[in-house]
This record gives sequence, C-alpha cells and structure tokens, in this order.
Amino acid sequence: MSSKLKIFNTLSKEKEIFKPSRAPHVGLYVCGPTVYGDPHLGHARPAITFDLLFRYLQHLGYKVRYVRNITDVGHLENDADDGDDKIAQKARLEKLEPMEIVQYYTERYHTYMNALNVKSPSIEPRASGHIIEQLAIVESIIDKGFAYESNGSVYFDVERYNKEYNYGILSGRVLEDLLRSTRALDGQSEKKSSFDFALWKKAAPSHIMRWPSKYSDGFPGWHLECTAMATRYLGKTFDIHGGGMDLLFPHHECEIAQSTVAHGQGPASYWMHNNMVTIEGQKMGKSLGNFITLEEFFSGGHKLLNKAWSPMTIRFFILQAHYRSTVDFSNEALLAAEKGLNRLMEGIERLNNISPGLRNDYNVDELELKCYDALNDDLNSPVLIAHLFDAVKAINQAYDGKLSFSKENLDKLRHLINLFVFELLGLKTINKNNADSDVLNGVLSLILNIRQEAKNNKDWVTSDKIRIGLASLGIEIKDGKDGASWEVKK
RNA sequence: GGUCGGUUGGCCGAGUGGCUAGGCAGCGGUCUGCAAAACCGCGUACGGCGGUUCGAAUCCGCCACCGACCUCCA
Repeated sequence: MSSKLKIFNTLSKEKEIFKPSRAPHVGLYVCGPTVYGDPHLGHARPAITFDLLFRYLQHLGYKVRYVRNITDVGHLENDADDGDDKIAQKARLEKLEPMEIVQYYTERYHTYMNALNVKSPSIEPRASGHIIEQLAIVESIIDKGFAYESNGSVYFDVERYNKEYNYGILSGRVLEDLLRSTRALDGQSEKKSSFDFALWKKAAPSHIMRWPSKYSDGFPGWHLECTAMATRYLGKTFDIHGGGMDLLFPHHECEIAQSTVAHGQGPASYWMHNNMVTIEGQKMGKSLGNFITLEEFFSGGHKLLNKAWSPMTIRFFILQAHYRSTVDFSNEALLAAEKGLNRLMEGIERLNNISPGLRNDYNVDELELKCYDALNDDLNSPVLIAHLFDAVKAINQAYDGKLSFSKENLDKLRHLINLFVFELLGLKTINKNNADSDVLNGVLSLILNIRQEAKNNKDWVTSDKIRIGLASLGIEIKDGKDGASWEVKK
C-alpha cells in the first residue's frame, strides 16, 4: 500500500507524498456545483480532475469515500444583508418551487457528468438535507466565542479568529492587508468587520427557502455547508479536500476557520485545487457570461463552436493539460484533441489485431514504470498521455511489421493500455452511431465486396460511384493493404 | 493597489541545469487506378535584459506583458 503518489498540497505549496491517515481508507471531499444553471465546461474540469484521482486511488488499493456535495441553498449572489440566494432567485424567475430548480439542474448535472464518464462519488449530499448539522456547528462556534448573533443572523468573527489562529493559512492572505485595501460595502451594518462571513442568515420576508432556528427563520451560510457535510460523512478530519482554485479564497479559507474553531483543526491534510478553463485567455465563468454549457459542446449549438464536440473529446482535451495549469478553450485546440484521441483509439484497436512475434523489440515494463511515474507525479495526465502515444507508435510499427512483440509482452501491453486508457483516464471507445449493427455490417460488407470486384475489373466508374455514394451518406471507406474498411463519420 | 501564478516552435501543451515530451497543423515519403485513410520520416522553441555556472529555456535579479483571487463563480 505504500504508494509513491505525490500530490501538490495547496496548504504547503509543495508536492508531498500522499499518506492517508487511516489507510487503507481515504476520505476525499470535493466542492460540488450550485445547481441553479446548466453545467458548463468549467464544471467539467474539477469533475474530471477528481475523477482521475478517485480512480487512481482506488486502483492503488485504497478504499476511497468520495463525497461531492450539491449546493442547493445558501449560495448568495453577494454577501450584503439583503443578498439573494442563487437558487431562490432562479426559482422566482421561473415561478417554480426552489426544489424543482434543484431537482432539474441536479439531474442535468448528472446527465452530463455521466456523458463525460465521470464516476459518481460515493456520497452526494445536499446542503438542505444537513441543516441540523450546520446549526450544531453554528452553536459550537458561538459557544467558543468566535461567532456572534446580529439581528437574527450569525457571523463568524474573523478578526477574533485571526488573533488566535491564522486566517490566511491556505490562501496566503493577510487579514490586515485585506482590511486595509477593502472599503466597507453598503448594507453590511450587521457585521462587525467586513470580512466576517455568515454562518446563518435570517431570511427576509420574501425569502422562500427558510428553516427555523433559535436565531431566526433563515438559512445556512455557504461556507458552513461544506464543513457540515464533510464532517458528517468523513469525520472532523479527513485526507483530501479538493475544488476549483477560485474557491480557495474565501470559501476554503473559511472552511478551515470554521473547522479549526469547531473541531480544533483544519479539516483536511491535503488541499488540491484545479485551475480554470479559459476562453481567449480569460476565465470561463458565469460572472463573465462567457461560458459554454456542456450541452452546447455536445450539440455544437453555440456561436463560438465550429461543430459539436463529443464528451470524450472534451474529457481528453482536459486531461491533456495538467490540472493545475489553465487550459485554454478554442476550436483549434479541440480539433487537435479530437484527432489525437482518434489516433490513440485506433492504435488501441489495432493492438487487438497484432500477432506476437518471436523477438521482442519493445520494453513494456519500462512503459509501465513511466506511466505510473507520470500519475504519481501529482497526476500528470499529459505526460501519461505522451507515453501512451509512444506505445501507439510502437503498435503501429508492429502493425507495419517493423517491430515485434513477444506473446508475453503483447499481453502485458494490452493489459496496460486497458488499465491506463480506460480504467484510469476514463476514456471510452467512441460510439460509432450503432455502426456495429449486424444488418449494417452485412450490407456494407456486401457493397465493399462489389466494389472490390469492380476494382479488380478496373471498373473505376463503379468503384468511385460506391465510394462517393457512401461518403454522401457519411460513411468513409478506408482502403488498406488487406481490403477496405469503413467508418461512420458524423 | 495587494497576494499568487503564468509567458515554450504555426496552434495546443509537458518538462528538465547538460541526454532537446506528446498531440494538431505543415513538409517529404510509403501505399493506392486516383484519392482519402493509414503508416514512416522531418521541425532544435522556451517573453526581454543582465547575473550565477564549464554549461540555463530550466537557478537569481530587474523589466515587459497576460491571468486568477481580493466576501457571485468549478
């Protein structure tokens, strides 16, 4: 079980060897979506990043409990006293019960994550289902003197906290600097300091999502939800907390503060943050209105998209960059990813048709080592993919008769490719539009036979007519040494 | 303004003090009736200016530009 996995810990800003505190069990918590809109490319990044981590940890033999929440309440448009809840706002807009919004977008999220072949987490709790746990933490923080009640709301006392602990331990922020450089916003009179954050908010009369508490009828603060749900399912401390880099401050910093007061220490040993997807160099996000939803990617229905991009192309595109780097969206980059993925998949298909030779010219053990090294080095998926392309090259050379695999090595390579490409990177063979139906296969095999006869008779008119005719139906003929094959092109 | 990060060949994107990922595009070739596809081969790039070093794209300094966060965001 002693793995050589190193992960970059945002807390220490260093790559550290991963040592779970209760091996073989691993607790992993990742901040999930606030379900008030369709999932976009930005949502795909953490989902895929931590899916890779989840898969790899499991492969290493860990029993992973992966918790990824659904935020269905408490995520405010802003933190002013009259800040509106994102879900409630959407519900009012569409004249729906908030939970209808939640249900709808949660299902949408699942649909698209599923398309991206992102595994379901072990537990997917909803914030609204954990009000009691959240209120218990509020009370505990008040009891310890680090939160105060104000007009029915409860706020975390950041300045008080910072006197005993370090508010900024994760983000590197210095509270004094923050306070100095920020002027007080209007309508924050309830708070002692502008950086205090809400643990519990009193609901305005018009507010539809509300729960009773001894402070007021209200709703929980966003930061508190993750602390409550993580504690409930993973305990007061657990191994890895993940999320997008944009959540680092204040969200994760606040989680640490809450947990430190309530439980005596920060929640996680390792903090992992994925970087952003950018578009023309700028973060793709709701605030800038420059996001493209996953549905739009899959259908091509967005003015910035030249065509539809399959879920696996999106997944591969994301995995081709390291998770801590920004990845810039463009049609050109996606096309490169699509073609690259195709090359990889065709190589793998070819691998099944290679016969072993007497010699062995390829060192599969070395490839295996390199692949593991790549993942162990802070989940370096782009390097892993580069090694896999080396294998594809060898496969193609073998296919060309320029290189030979021994039986043993061929089996080993097949196993290895299966492990890294399908199990760990989570790529799937591209669905060829039911192209594998027996009828279609039979018809095309007949047509290709006729074409071959025509070619044998040097009847180029007929053979070209077949080729062009099929092409117009979206079927591409590929002439090879051993006859022709076909593929349905979208 | 503060904090942090980035700047790599036509594009995307890794990485290391010397052994110069990978994908896409491009070029040349093989194959083919022609084409397509496929395969093979080819590209010596690391923002600028200094410094350290036998040697730096990789370390240090300065400058320029870009981005993220600074109580909405994956």
